[in-house]
Amino acid sequence: MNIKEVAKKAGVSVATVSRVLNHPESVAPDTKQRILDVIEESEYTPNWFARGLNFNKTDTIGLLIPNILNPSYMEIAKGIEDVAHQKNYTTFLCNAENAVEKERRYVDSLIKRRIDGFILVSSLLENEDVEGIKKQGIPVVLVGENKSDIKDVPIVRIDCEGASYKAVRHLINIGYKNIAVIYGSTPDRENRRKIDGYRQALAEEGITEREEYIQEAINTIEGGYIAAKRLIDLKRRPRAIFTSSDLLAFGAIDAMKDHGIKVPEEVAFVGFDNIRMSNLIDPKLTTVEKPMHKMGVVGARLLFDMIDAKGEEFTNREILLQSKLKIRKSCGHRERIGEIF
Amino acid sequence: MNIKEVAKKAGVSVATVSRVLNHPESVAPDTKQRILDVIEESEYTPNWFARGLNFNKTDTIGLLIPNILNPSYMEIAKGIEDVAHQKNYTTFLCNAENAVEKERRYVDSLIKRRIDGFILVSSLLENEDVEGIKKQGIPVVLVGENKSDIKDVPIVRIDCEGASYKAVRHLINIGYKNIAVIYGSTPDRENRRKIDGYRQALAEEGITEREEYIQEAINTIEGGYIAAKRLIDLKRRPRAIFTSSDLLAFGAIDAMKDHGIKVPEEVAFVGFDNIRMSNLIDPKLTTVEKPMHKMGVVGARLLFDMIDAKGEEFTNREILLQSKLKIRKSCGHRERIGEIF
DNA sequence: GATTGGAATGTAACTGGTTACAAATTTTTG
DNA sequence: CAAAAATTTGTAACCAGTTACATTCCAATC
Repeated sequence: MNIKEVAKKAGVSVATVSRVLNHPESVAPDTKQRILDVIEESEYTPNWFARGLNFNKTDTIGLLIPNILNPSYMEIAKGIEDVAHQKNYTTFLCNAENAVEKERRYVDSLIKRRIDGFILVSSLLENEDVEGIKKQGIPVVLVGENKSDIKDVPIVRIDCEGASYKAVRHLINIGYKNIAVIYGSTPDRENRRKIDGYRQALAEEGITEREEYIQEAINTIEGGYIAAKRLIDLKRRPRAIFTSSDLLAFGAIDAMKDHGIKVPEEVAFVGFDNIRMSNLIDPKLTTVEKPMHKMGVVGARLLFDMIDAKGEEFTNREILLQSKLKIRKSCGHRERIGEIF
Repeated sequence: MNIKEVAKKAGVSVATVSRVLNHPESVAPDTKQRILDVIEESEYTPNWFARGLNFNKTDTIGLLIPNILNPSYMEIAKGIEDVAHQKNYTTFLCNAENAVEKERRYVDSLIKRRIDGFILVSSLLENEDVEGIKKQGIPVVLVGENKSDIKDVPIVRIDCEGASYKAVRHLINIGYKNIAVIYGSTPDRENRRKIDGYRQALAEEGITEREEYIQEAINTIEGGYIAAKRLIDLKRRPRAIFTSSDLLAFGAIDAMKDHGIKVPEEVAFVGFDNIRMSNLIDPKLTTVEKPMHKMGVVGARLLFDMIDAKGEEFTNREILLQSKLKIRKSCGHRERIGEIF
């Protein structure tokens, strides 16, 4: 069933049918009704390709996510989708599986499909990859920290440095001094910022940092477990551990339990992410609550501004979102400042 | 940059350029090379719409998921995507948010976009909705239990009844008798099957079931917490609880802890799903491990068989996948049969 | 009654490709 | 060397819409 058949059935030309669909005000009321009846009856849907060929627009945006099994990322996705849905756009959600090659493959595939805009979440892409997208005239927004330095593209991200500073500062405030950090190895920038925040908090108190207290780990539960074991084996064991993710904290806490070390009595913990489970493990985890959904919403709004405004300039925008420290049991309650652990 | 410009630059007709892209063997080697060079240099990508207009094929499948924040569903999605990727297809992942209207909206949107096939995961759609998809000539596969009885559509699902039977059977085997069940309220069929499995196991041992031991709950951690409180308040408190999801178990275990009831010493638990966290909470949760990824893979393979075979008949196929019981600490170790709790 | 203007509709060019068929060129064969 | 066959390339119709421009029709104005 195509427009010609509809036109024939209604006894009009294809132009009139097309007009009913695109500029209904320019068609006489009775003609319009007759055509709408035929359309209804014959269940006609305009061919997507023919339409696209004329408008060169898909009402679709592409969304690259590092890992769809990670609910934190999916919260961003949901924020983006909420906005897209409102705007009557559809979202192409792609699972990059933390692999640049997969990201590149998806980017090519999405450009081919003529999507109207790109949102890259915590991307591993290089500057030149993103250049390639922009050269096609497709607006791009970065959400979350990305691996490389990407020029002239707006970005929405969390103030990780500030959040880490606040987290470690909290540990210091309640009396801890020997504070270690376990940080995930990708993407680098984000973790560097977290370490910076950690260092800044220590430095501010004149606490000299110890290299063996700064442990890199694969960002998984297992990674946290392994890194924690290294900390356990130290002569001078830390009394508090800040981890760059909740997953790492879970693994690390698990390691403590396996070695008979009590949390938070012997080692305090502060995580990062506030994933659902952090409120359910024993002890409940003090952690940084990130505004993931909001990040998606803000990123999507920015993208649609770019799509609507066409040629206009948003390139150097950088939006920093603040996060809150969610205080629970894992960091103990030792409020007496001055007592040194 | 379109095919005409490429043709002009290479000094050939558009037909030859098109052939280089679609039937390269039919073009003379040196002409082909010249054209490929021009394509490379000018970064030409064939227009997706024009191409689609001819082939009427998008190499895209649509995937409806009830909730993208639930990693179990995302494992199915990943299984599907793995297969699709291999086949050089792209996947449209849609988040239905457990709402029929949203599902319907996505179905319309995807049909409009001329996707080549549909996979509905735990769908809420009615039979007539699916009829509508089939009438458009688009192959459909159901993955996981769906709400209504949908006729003449192949389905891949887990043998929930068998799995629940095995789970409760295990509790009975290690000596429990007062066994309650907390089940989530959607989608109904799946939970009915789980209850059936539970009942079957009890009946087989001649244990009379008590209505107050069968608790419905919203399938969330909070829902489990609330349902567990109802069980705690009973005169005759159950000694073991089987939950239709791990989330429910987490909430229920949390409730126990809050009321000073020890798990598994006073109440044993068996969950369902084996989500990542079930191995990390205290005590580690005994649970049913579902082959989610496999379900996706099998469903996708089935869909591609249908796409490739076109008119052929797969309609009445029903594939049942078996799951395993993952035994951990939450159900205790009381092996002496005969000791009645 | 002729002229003008506006609304409704139709004709045909255009979007950017694919491909059947025709034509030109090259290679093989008698 | 011509004829036949095979290879390579071009012409133009086609996919299913949109829309600029042309045309028709009818009422309002002079």
